[in-house]
Amino acid sequence: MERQEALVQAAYDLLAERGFEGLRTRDIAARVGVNIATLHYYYPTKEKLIRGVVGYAMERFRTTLQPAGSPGEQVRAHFAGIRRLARTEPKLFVVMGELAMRGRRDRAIAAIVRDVDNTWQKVLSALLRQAAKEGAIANPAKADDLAALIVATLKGLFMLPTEGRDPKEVDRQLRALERLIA
Amino acid sequence: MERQEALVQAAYDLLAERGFEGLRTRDIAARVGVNIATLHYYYPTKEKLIRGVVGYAMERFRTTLQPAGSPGEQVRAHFAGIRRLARTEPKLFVVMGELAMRGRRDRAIAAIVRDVDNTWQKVLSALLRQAAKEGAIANPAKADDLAALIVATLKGLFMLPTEGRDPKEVDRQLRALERLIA
DNA sequence: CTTTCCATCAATCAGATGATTGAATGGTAC
DNA sequence: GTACCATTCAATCATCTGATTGATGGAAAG
Repeated sequence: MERQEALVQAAYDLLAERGFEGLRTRDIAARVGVNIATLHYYYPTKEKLIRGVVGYAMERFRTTLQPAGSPGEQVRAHFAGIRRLARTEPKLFVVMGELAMRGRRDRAIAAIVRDVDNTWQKVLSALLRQAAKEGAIANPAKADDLAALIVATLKGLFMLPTEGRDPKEVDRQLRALERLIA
Repeated sequence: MERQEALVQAAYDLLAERGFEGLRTRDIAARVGVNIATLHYYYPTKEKLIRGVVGYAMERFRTTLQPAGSPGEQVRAHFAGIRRLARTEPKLFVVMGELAMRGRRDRAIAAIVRDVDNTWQKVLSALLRQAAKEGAIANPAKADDLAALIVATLKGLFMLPTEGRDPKEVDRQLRALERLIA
């Protein structure tokens, strides 16, 4: 793997493990097996490297938003997709949580997070409208608000820590959500 | 105000402003107008001071969970209470978000956060059952799961950043939530 | 008045941390 | 072979950061 990618990947992993609070350039370089000066050769500042991580994480998440499956099942498929992603790439949600929190104090990151949020919400809103048209769910008076609500719920379920909890609980809660919508 | 309280209060404020990432003992002492050694006189370590902040924040939140209002309106009143709290004490939700994230790497904090979560969830679950009994809402098949879902939603709405967003959006989403439940 | 204890401060320490410097290494063009 | 460029490293810097030390002033106790 290219140095540049390897550094972003290592920073991504360490961010998931220790949060921004415990993210150290030395540790990132060490994980790649490289001198700190080499890290600074590719990324002049820690800040620039973090931007790289943001891009990597957001791109990764955005590509999973694309709807798939038979039309009437797409809402359900969307939930299933998120649940699967949480299982196969738990780091991604940890990093997204960290980025969301950091967005409070970093305008640039806030803008990126907001953008991904909006995309997510719009995708979901379109899915809801389509599902309603096909009678799969009740016609939501305000699909946009409902979609935003669902996004907030999924963020609460996956981006905030649930360690020490039975994973089946999350499953049950997701089913409760699907029941509410239908 | 007593030194000890003043230190916890300052740490709480600074935690809300800068997050764990930017929390410095020097700044805390300076905000109280006191020498660092004085801070360490009352709290031997930064960790101990943080425990103080955790207790302060959680107590503050727990006291707002107590149900109030006429029986059939309590669920709605609960939402209104949370919304009001978010308006009058935005710091509290920022701090709770920080604590939730830190809980991922700090077992002691994780246990406390989980405990408050469970309390919240149980209060809400009882309210839902009671509201159903009075016919105010449809009988929820699984009140516990529904309550946990609602808690996750409220956390997603209030503990994760929404800066740069129209506050009316949150209002609309809360109404959408009430509509779903009823 | 002297002793004792509490609270506070200035000064300082040791280790961590982001960043820089100058030299070595190896490959490519001429 | 020599000049040039990209890449990497060991060593070092300046600053930050949590924590400690020894001294000082004042109130309470005897």
